[in-house]
Amino acid sequence: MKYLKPWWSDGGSLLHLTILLSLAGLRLDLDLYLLLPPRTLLGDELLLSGGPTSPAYALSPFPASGGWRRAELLHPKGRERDPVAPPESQLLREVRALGVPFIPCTRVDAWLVHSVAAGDADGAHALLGAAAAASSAGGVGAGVNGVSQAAPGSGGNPRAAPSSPLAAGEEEKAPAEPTAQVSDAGGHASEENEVLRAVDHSSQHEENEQRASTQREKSLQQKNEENKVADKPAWEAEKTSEPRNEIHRNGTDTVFSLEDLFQLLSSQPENPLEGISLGDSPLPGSINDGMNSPTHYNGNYSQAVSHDVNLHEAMLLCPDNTFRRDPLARTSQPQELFLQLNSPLTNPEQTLSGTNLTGFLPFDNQVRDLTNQDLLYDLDVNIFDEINLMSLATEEGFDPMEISQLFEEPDSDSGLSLNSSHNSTSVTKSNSSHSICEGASLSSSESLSHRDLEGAVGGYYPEPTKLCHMDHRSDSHFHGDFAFQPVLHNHTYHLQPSALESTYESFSWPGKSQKIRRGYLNDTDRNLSRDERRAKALHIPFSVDEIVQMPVDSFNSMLSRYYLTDFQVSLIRDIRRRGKNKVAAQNCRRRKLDVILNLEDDVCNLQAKKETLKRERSQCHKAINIMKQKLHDLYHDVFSRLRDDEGRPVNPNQYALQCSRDGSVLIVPKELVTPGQKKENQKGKRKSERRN
DNA sequence: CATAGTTGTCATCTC
DNA sequence: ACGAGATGACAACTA
Repeated sequence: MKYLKPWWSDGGSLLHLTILLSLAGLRLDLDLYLLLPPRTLLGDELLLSGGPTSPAYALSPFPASGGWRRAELLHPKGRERDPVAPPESQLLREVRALGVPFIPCTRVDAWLVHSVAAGDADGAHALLGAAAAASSAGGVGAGVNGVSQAAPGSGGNPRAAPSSPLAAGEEEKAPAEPTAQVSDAGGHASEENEVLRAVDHSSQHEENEQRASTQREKSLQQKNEENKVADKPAWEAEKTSEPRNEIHRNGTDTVFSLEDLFQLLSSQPENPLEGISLGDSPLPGSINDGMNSPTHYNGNYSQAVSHDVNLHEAMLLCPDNTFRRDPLARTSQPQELFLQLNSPLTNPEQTLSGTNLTGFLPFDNQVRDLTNQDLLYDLDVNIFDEINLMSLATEEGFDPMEISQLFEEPDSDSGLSLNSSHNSTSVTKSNSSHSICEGASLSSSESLSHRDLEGAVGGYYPEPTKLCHMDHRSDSHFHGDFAFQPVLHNHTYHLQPSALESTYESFSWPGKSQKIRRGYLNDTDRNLSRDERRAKALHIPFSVDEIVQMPVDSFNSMLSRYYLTDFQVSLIRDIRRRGKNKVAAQNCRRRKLDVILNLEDDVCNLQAKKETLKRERSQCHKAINIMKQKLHDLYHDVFSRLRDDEGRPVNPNQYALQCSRDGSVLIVPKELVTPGQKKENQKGKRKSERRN
């Protein structure tokens, strides 16, 4: 697993690089935070998110001293956030729910590197280095500047401290905050750590913190000693023989507390970059070691970052751990790579040597919170492309400079539209893409419809990379036209891990059980339909519903209007076809059911009618029988009154009554009555009866 | 575990 | 000829 992505805090001033390492079973989270000038802080709270396996932290400025005084473990599960809601917003809510007093930190100008090793019980947090820089045109606002009680040696104005932050490192390490219980557990903080202790500014608290810090330092040193003798991965063991000038290495076997970091933050002078050096840093021992030695932080963070990225490569691409970086190359490109990673500014001094990072991020107001989990989902695929390029280009002979050049090329043929040269804010180019584009997406949110932003498959926002793909056409286009065009992405998307996963499950397991496939899906994807996952995998910026329900004309125009790969077009058409067919099948079944129901109704109606007819027939039969009986009775009554010439009764068995046409009634022997005559007699009877 | 119902999908047909 | 809809058949899933 690897990712490298900037992360913007709620205030938009916290640039976050998160690099997750997983090498030889050791999982290392390297979180690089860049705290930006005050004006970039839109919010009053500043949070540091932990890595995917590490808890989240909150930074609270110490108003009395003007420095960072607290590193709070917010919640061990702080990263388990609503994947939809802005992660840090939820973090803020958690913080508020916990009642942690957050002090507005609007005067922060510092940057720090926080390396957290986590992932197993032995994981160690490493505080690699930090420095606070002044803001407000190089100065520090009243919120965080001033004498930091944590760094009493820094004097009344830590910003007035030596230009090198290491000068502060020479000073006695500030007493640690006892509330900072974040590091020594390797991210596995105890439950009691979930509840943050409120910021305590009392001197008694300071003393307690100092004592706790001292004890912790001792324990850390002891632990580091143990770690040194412990078995290490081959890559790490090999590095152990190298000069200990690499953040990541330090991060793996060093335990630091965040409060140490904040002590450092509070005590560091203006230019953190100058002071921060990891070269020959005895970080494994304690941050104090590094602080006490001006040379301990002579390295640079960029190196650390690049190193971590390289480690990713080593892990992902060289599982046998045969991948080794050239330490010389590693050390020979100190801050250049940092520039490449952290800013494409053409003027390195503007970003590094200058203490004021204001303007470092022109889109500082265009922020979007991303958690590390988001990184897993939303990681700019360019990162992987870049890293893949790195790996392809380097193999055994990894050259960071070459890689950095890859990052530098905005119009690389690698398909990466890094666009870093067009923007002054980026960490890596891919990161810059994310940063800028995310910011742009937010800044353009008013112009963008929700449909565009949220209607996409899987609730994805338009991929920032896509925006940047568009961006490299022209900045004006990016800043201007973007707001008026719902989607101006380059939809030549690349697959990212989740995408690859989804794609794999979508296209490689056509006959597999969905249960099996879903086993590879996360909770979010699990709720998505297959097409939604597919669309998500290919970063198709249209929702499945849109694709399916869109009118034909709109659909065709959409396909022609946007630059889509054949794969995407094919998928979109398949999605539409399947969606249409699904609806058609549903309608068909509905109609079939309707037909069945109608037929059933007809059957019922016919059966009822049949019963009615049966009853009518029965009634008719009864009436007929009654009539017959009456006729029979009348017949015999008539014969009983008839007499022959001799006055004897007439036998009705021998004679029959016959009506003539003139109405007269004759008594005729039955043998003389022909059938025809009988009928005529019957007719005559009727006529006579009518006459009568 | 068996079974029936539901749903999605594909192939094919019809309009 | 082409596309959209309709429908039978099948498989996967679910209760």
